[in-house]
Amino acid sequence: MKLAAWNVNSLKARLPHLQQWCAQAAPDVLALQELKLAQDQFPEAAIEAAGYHAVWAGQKTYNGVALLSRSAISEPDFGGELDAKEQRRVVSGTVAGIRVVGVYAVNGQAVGSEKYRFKLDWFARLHAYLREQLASYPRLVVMGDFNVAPKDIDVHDPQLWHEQVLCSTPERSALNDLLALGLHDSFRLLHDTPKLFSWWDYRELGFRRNRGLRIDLALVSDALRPLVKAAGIDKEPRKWERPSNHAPIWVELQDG
DNA sequence: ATGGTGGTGCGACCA
Repeated sequence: MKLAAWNVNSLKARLPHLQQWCAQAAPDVLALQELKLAQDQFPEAAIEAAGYHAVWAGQKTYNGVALLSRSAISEPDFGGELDAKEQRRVVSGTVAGIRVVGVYAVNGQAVGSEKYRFKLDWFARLHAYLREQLASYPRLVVMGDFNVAPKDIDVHDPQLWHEQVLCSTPERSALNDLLALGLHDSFRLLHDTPKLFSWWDYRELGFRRNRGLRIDLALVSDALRPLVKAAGIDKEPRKWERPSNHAPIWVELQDG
């Protein structure tokens, strides 16, 4: 089973890329972030035509998340407490015996800002939510845009980013608290290569200069860890015309 | 080259 996550930065703007990528990468499950469209604006027919069931939490202009799956999605959930302040950032569902949680973490703007404090608070609530989810569903994947680069190896220039937002110690601690629940960064189970990123700023020729961060992650629970057989980041769509600023990431699990 | 972006939605905010 191939599971993927992609921050599309507007589903309306990126629908052609989504269709193209699904056709060639053929993920069984795909979590989308930053839909940037209202609940009733979701392109349900196009997603269905591409061969996917979907559940989603839409929001006009900002945020918004979806979970797409080749097979049926049961027990959908939208994060409860995490939807405070009406920001739609979490979508969960069960697919073929695996619980999948798609997340779009708060960006945080700048260390010390009001949005940064909200980010840390949001991660604390995500921690509580994932603890509950794990108790009910030991076979769990949490994937999406975490807006945190776990370690310096995930940063193009650690000096430049030192204690900056997306890389600061409190943010990394919040991410480590999630991992301490019994979750594992699937990419790092298999790769220790530096300079492999999932996001590059549109500004300052970020992609061309490979000035990026690895902030999009697929975390697998203890129960699923032995089943991880491959994981990666697909940079191709970032090269297409009018791309998202994020690349899709994926993890492949053995059946069983 | 001392500048270089993009989405939403029409000015300003967000990333």
